[in-house]
Amino acid sequence: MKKVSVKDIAKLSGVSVATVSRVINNNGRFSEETRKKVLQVIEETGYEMNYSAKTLRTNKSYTIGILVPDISNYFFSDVVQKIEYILFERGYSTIICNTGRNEKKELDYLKVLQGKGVDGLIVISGAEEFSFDYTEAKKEIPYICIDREPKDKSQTTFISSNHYQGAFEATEHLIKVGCRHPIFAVLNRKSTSAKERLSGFKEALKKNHFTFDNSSILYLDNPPAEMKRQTQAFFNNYPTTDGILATNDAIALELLNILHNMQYKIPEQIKVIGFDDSPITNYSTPPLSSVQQDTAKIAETAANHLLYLMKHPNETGQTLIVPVTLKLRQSSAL
Amino acid sequence: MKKVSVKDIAKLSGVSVATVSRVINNNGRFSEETRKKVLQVIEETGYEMNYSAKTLRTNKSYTIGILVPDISNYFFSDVVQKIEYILFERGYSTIICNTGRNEKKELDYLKVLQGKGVDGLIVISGAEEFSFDYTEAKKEIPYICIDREPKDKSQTTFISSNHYQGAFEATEHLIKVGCRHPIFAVLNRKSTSAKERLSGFKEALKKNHFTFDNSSILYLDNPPAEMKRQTQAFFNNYPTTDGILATNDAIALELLNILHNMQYKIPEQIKVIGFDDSPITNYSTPPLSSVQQDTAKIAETAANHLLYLMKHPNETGQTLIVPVTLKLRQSSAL
DNA sequence: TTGTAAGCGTTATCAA
DNA sequence: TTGATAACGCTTACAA
Repeated sequence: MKKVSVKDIAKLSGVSVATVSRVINNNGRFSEETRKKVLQVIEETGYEMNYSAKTLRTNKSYTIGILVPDISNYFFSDVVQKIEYILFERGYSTIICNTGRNEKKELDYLKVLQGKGVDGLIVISGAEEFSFDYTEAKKEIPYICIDREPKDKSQTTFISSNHYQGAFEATEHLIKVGCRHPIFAVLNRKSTSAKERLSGFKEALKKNHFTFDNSSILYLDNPPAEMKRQTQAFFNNYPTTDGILATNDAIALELLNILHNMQYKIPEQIKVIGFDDSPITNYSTPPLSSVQQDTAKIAETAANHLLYLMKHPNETGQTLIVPVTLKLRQSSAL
Repeated sequence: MKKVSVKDIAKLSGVSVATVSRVINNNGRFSEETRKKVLQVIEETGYEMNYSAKTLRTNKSYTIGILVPDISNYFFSDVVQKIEYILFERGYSTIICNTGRNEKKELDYLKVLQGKGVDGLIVISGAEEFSFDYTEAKKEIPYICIDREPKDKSQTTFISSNHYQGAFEATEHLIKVGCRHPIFAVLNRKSTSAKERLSGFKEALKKNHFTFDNSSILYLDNPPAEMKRQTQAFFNNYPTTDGILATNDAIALELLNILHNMQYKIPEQIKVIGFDDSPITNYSTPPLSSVQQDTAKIAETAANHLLYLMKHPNETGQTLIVPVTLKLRQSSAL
């Protein structure tokens, strides 16, 4: 089955290719009659636009690239899915690139995306070690960063949840329900957002006249067995620990399991709060309190702002902070 | 910053565009000397291939489309991620399309992907109501189906977990650990795979001389509140139910919660097994037994087979079944 | 209101 | 071993 092109449409409807193009793009002027005729032929033949040709000619691909560390992570997949949805409604397709937190792969993707002529880029998170420096990769594709502080903020728009606020509120909550030695549990591989969360935690401690020192932060590493070892060692050293703010739900759940095995009662002896409010929080025992990020708002902001940036390339440099909500469940109850 | 093209490379290295193209694609013949020179210039200028032009010319896009119902579902995201990884290694980028189980959106995506000239298509699952009939959408893009039985198997390759085997084994396990009235819990919106699972369940019942009737199957609907109502009604009617095979982990977990609220003890009074073996199974109380699908194998098979199909368009019609593994945890313990 | 034709960056054919 | 050039399907001045 041969592909049908504008040329065929032109021939079949007895007009020129230029007219066909105008009709398709609702450009220039043409009579109602020809419009009808052309559209009818298009319908009949099942014509499909060849986007490569269009892109080549117009330098617009109607394609957006998304760089994301790990799509099986709930927060990421949720945001990506929502962005994709919005962009599709606006006529853009999305190439989702799973970088697996691998810098080389990220750079490779960047090259490909560039070659495909993406109109814009959304970069989500990533480890702090290689903060995104897209300018080095030259070419001027507008891009926005979610949750990853770019090296040069002036070249982009930075969108982030208010991690600071979330951690601050969560910590104050722990204190309010009676924790005397709340700690912050975080992966050694720290992201921009984890740093913000840590500083919210610290600030809440300070405001409530608690001291922050080695006994206030538990560093963890994957795999779970290693986490277990680290957690046990920590509780050996600091047995008065009675509250944990974890840097994400996955860690919080792992800790729930570990602590349960160590015979601690949650929330009676130790209260736990996670981050992200993933669906699993409802199914753990006890159900996990968590700081909910407003993924819908983040996605919407990101998509709209990128589209805007594509029209106004110079209006970069903004930072947009999206509020979070503390979802209380049993794991931090009195 | 102007984009550099083959023409520029040609000029700078003192050869023709044809030669540059040959070097880039390692095509035709050229002297070692020119090769070096050209590659050097490419390196220096940071030249990036314009894929739109290449695609337009060659009719190959090095892009694969993936149609997936819901990327925030663990099984789907896991498979997609793995496919994407393999394809990228082979030089293909992937456009992931979230259809949200919406037929119209799926058709729209199909059009766009066609327009972008994707070289192949991977279609994952979907509700049974609109079994994929890509042939109707004409054009002959090779495609393979995962977990979704296509209308016309002869046009594609069908890859699926052995849902039948998984359900069969899980059911036999329930019986072995003492269940006298095991049931199958399933969403009303049934997929191809759910049907297979149901038939494995039935067969295991039969083999063990249990009868299958209305009391053997619990139909559920979202949202959770509705599920709760349905479950309570079911247990009212059939109070001797003592084992559940759920059609996926999400439902199993919801049931765990509902049954817990109804004061049932799991696994003492009722044993539960899920499907997919998502990470959450470790964090529920009790930890959830589940049938694990071999996502790595599925992804690998799908990617390799699609690439193969792209070279040998006529060798369709195969069905590839991937074995599953029953992961036992406490929710179905004696 | 419509048509002609140039040109986007590649690859491929043919000739040199 | 190389170079000139047509062609891929589309948009867009410019002409008519």
